[in-house]
Amino acid sequence: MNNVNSDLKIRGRNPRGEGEKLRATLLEAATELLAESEHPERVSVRGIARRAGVSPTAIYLHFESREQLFRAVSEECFAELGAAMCAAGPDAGGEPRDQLAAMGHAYLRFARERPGHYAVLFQRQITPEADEDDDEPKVGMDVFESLVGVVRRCGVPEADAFDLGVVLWMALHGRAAVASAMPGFPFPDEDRYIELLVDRVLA
Amino acid sequence: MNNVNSDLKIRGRNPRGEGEKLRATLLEAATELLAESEHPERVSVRGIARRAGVSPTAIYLHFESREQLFRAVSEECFAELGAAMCAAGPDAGGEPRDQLAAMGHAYLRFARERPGHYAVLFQRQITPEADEDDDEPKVGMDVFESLVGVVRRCGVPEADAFDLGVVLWMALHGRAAVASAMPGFPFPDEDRYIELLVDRVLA
DNA sequence: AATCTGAGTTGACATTGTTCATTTACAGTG
DNA sequence: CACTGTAAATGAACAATGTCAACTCAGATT
Repeated sequence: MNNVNSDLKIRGRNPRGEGEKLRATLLEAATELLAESEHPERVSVRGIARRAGVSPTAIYLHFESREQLFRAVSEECFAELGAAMCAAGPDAGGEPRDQLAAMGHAYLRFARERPGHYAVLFQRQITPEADEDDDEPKVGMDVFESLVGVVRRCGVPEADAFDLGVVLWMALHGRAAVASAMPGFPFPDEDRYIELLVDRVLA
Repeated sequence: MNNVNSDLKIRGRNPRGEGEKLRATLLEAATELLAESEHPERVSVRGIARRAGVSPTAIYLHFESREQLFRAVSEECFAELGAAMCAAGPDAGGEPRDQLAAMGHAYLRFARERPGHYAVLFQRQITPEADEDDDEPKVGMDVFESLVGVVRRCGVPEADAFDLGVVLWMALHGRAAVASAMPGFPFPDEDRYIELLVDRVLA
């Protein structure tokens, strides 16, 4: 069932000044492997290097550690998830309530169709440090903001919008995570789940 | 910060017929280490053996693999979580609505105070196989049942009780998981979160 | 031509999960 | 008591992992 060893790309050294290209190549390789394995902890530094056609240690020219490499992948994935959700919701127009449901579906679909990517999003200590540097918009925060925006447009009291956004998000994440950890759990249908969730949360 | 090597218990071989005792000792050692590290993936078979005062291979007399050992720990933890929730909720009496809130708090407290144990609960593929053997009550299912029971007693339509129980549980798990993965996230206060959650979910 | 430096590699180390062959020590029999 | 079957556990070894320090190698700069 495992790849035998066909996963190495022939690649020469990058010309001067373009060393950063390897960084992108590595991210791509890591992303591919995560997409294939759905078990992030089983994706190895050496496997990524092999896939990228480069020696394992080359990774350490661009990332401090395996963990930081995964963090970088996770940021990319978060951006993608956000894009998918925004495309389904705010950017698609329609009733705010329907936008909310569509965003929920997009979220669960992402988690279902790309479990490896989704899992990497919520490994421990994802937040870079969560300290004072407020300048960087904290990847993933903006898509959350936009969710809260839609909640707001649904007409909930201003004071509750943020907190209800959190509840919504957490209920989505909870379902996605448990669905992947306990495949046998008798979840209600995805449509039903989201309908119920949106209905209840929006008073 | 790491233990130097003071973690080995002197222990002689078990008398005949009582070999099963090591199984318990191993579970205990694993549980302790998980409690200390809060990163399940960094708790090693060899570390557990060292803590139990036994050779690494002895583990394989009682568990098929590291994964199965962890699964066993996870089942114990699930039972404890269930006990904590039931003690706070149904067994404590009072208004069903308050019971629900108390169960929620118990859940979040467990996750907060014992992150290592909580994390091991929701690693991938926890469910033994999720196949036809319906006889075993699927650890963790019973505590979920009791949550649904309380929801039912809150007077929600019979047809919705189960599904709303799921929503509640998922919102709890979502918050617990994200709180641990993204310590910086600006969650609403725990009381506020649960109050909001219970209020909304119970129509 | 000599040097510097960016881009990568080699080889090694300490750990890890796991297997197989082996040893130890207890309990019952002769 | 000595003997033996076997439960309980060990030790050596394997392949794989993350990471580090020292090295190569080619293109740019002087």
